Amino acid sequence: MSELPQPSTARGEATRQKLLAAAEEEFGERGFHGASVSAITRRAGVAQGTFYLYFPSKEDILRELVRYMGAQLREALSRAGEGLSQRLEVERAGFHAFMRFSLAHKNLYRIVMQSQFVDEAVYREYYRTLAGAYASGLARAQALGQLRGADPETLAWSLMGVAHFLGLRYAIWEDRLPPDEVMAAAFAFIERGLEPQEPA
Amino acid sequence: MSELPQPSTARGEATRQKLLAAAEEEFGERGFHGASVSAITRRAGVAQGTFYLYFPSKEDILRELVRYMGAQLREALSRAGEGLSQRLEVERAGFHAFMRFSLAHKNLYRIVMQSQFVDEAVYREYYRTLAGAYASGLARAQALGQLRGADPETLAWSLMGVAHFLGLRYAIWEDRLPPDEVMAAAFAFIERGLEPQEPA
Amino acid sequence: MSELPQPSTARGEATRQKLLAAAEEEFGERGFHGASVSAITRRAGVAQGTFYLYFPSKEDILRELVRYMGAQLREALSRAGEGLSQRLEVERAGFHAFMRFSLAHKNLYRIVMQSQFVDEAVYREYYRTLAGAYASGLARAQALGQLRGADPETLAWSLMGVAHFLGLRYAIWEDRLPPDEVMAAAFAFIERGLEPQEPA
Amino acid sequence: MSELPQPSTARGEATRQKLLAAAEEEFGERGFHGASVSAITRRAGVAQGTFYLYFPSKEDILRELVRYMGAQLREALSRAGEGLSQRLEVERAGFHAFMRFSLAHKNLYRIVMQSQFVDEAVYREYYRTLAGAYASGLARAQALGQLRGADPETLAWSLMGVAHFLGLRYAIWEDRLPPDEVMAAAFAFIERGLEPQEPA
DNA sequence: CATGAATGAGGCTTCATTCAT
DNA sequence: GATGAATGAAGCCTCATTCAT
Repeated sequence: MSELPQPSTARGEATRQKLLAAAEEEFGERGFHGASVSAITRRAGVAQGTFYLYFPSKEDILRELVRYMGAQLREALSRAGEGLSQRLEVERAGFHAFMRFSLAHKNLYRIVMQSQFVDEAVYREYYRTLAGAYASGLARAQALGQLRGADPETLAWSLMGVAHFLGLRYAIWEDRLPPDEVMAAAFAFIERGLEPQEPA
Repeated sequence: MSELPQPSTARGEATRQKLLAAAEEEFGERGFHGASVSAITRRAGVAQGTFYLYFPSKEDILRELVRYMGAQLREALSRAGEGLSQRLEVERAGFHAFMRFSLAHKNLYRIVMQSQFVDEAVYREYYRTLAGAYASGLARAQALGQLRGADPETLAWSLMGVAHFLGLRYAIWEDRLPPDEVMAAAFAFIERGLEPQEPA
Repeated sequence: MSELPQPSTARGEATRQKLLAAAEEEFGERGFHGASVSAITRRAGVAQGTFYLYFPSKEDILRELVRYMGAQLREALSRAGEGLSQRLEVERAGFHAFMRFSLAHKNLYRIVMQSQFVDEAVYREYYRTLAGAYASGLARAQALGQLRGADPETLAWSLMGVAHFLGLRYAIWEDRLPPDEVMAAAFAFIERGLEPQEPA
Repeated sequence: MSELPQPSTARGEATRQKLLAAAEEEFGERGFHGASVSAITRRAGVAQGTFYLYFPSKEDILRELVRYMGAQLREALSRAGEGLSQRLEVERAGFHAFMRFSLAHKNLYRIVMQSQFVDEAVYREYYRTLAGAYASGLARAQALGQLRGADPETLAWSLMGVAHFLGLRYAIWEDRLPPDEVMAAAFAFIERGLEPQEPA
């Protein structure tokens, strides 16, 4: 959809990846405004001008990173739920996967947060896409009678909120997975909120 | 605790307030980095130098605003729960109050989000303080048997997460209160998650 | 018509003048693109940022200079014709004044030429205004029977062309007034072209 | 005389021509500084590096274009006068030819103007050569008694000025030939200025 | 003959902050 | 208490040119 300059050679593609990796670290450590394009290229080991061979602007590389992270997260979550037939088990697995993901991608997490003030559209897109996928999973489970019949959109946003705040508090701030008791307490809360009136 | 210059006259206090109000709007509309001190002073109707008579730096006025918003929000929430004896009613009232507050203070909401990348300490302090107050309210209710006996800290963060995301989605992005069905669905979820096993 | 930042103090006005003078020299010597804002401010003896207190951009100071030169030239020309009752005498005086002006303002001459590629509108405005004033002078003289009855607009542009090229050739390129023979030859040509069929 | 690399193959010559044509358009549309080498090569449909196979620098291609235009114009003018025995008729034909040429080569016109600020030498050479050819034509006619006996150099520059300004005003700015009345008025002026005292 | 990735200097502009009045 | 001119560092981006393939 976007018209980013596209390298045509393998060497170009490698440079592009180095830039993306360098930007992820710089943005993560110093924030979007604190990171300079020159620091990014220095870290990537290329000249300043090279940056603009691959990205039209500093904002564009951020957007790219946000989209990339969204795709990664959705993939991690869907992988976590593979082969599970009970939705509550999918939820539990998803929560754990989310925490591991947050811990492993603290930089990208911060990048998503930052995008809010750089290009609100990608930020919204990030959450909307996530919520959409989430809600449709919930709706399917409701159809099977595995969950209570509440509005799946609302449930999706609520659950994202819970996961987000717990991830922030532990993975991002304290650099560790939430302790087991926390996960247990949170999940008990969620489970009760989701399960059908008459347990299956 | 604060090292800020304190105006001694009423005129000074008025100028200070004008600056705070102007900063709130500029930060809210353009973001911390997008807002310039000169735009703030222009909006406040004072000269550029005047800014530094009241705030040591641009970051400081942000911190002040974040603290101010935290206090306002906590007050709004505590007022919303006054006179209610059942905790679930307090929760419900708190949720509604939070949504109204978010809608009425969109700028301040954004300012809090921004503070994350300017001075992470105030940002954490904001949520820690809120969570602390929230958790102790929940703990009191648990002691009275009005809620399930789960870790109140974890519940507090989870509930903040739900409220935050719903507020973001509706109040901040769509500039309106969440529709009644959404509030109902969310609250049903919460209520089930919180209520004691054997209803009191 | 334009919204240039306006200094409110005498000190500010002085700085603005220093910048204008420095820009005139830099543009004249190195051309618009060869001149850097930093060279201008260095020459003016102020910091780089000061430039933008007075001019929104490098292009704006060029525009200002072009307009200034237009006004100066028109004034010089009108002064040269003061008190002369015969139009051909006015023409002769104007031609000499133009040459002296070009010689004295070589920088500004080049600036006008440059403006063509920076903001064609000011450039056109410069010549249109000049031509308009010139043509109305010619028309008045025609009404008095002092000149032939040809389209004054066309005559004005033609005469500007003659003056311009002679000014370029001598004043700008050779840094001197055109030799007397040249002025005489040129003026004989013009005179014959302008004078009424039956001499008054 | 020229130090430019000379292509030896037909394919090379074709590439060179594509570059020249592309540069003409880019310089004409965006100006010398606004046009980038990469835009030129893009328009020519070749890789960036290819440019430097044919031209040592961006300035060189401009010079080439200026010289080319000079030759074209002189040729157009001389062709216009072919077979005419009266100099005033040659002049008239030349004026019309000049206007047609300007209209058909607006880009090249602008390129010549630009060269003034890139390499003044070619620019002067352009006009000196033109003026030289022009003056010698006038001198020949004077020897035949077809024109007044004024300094032919001066007449040449004056006439170039008239043509230039009328061309600028109509062909370049308004993208059309000067209206007939304008041509008539201008030519009447010129004719009177040139013709011998006692018509031959 | 041609490619296109890479370079790195350099330019314009913004902006938080200082300071003389 | 207030002003507003001045500062100068720093950032984003462009572009002519080079070079390995």
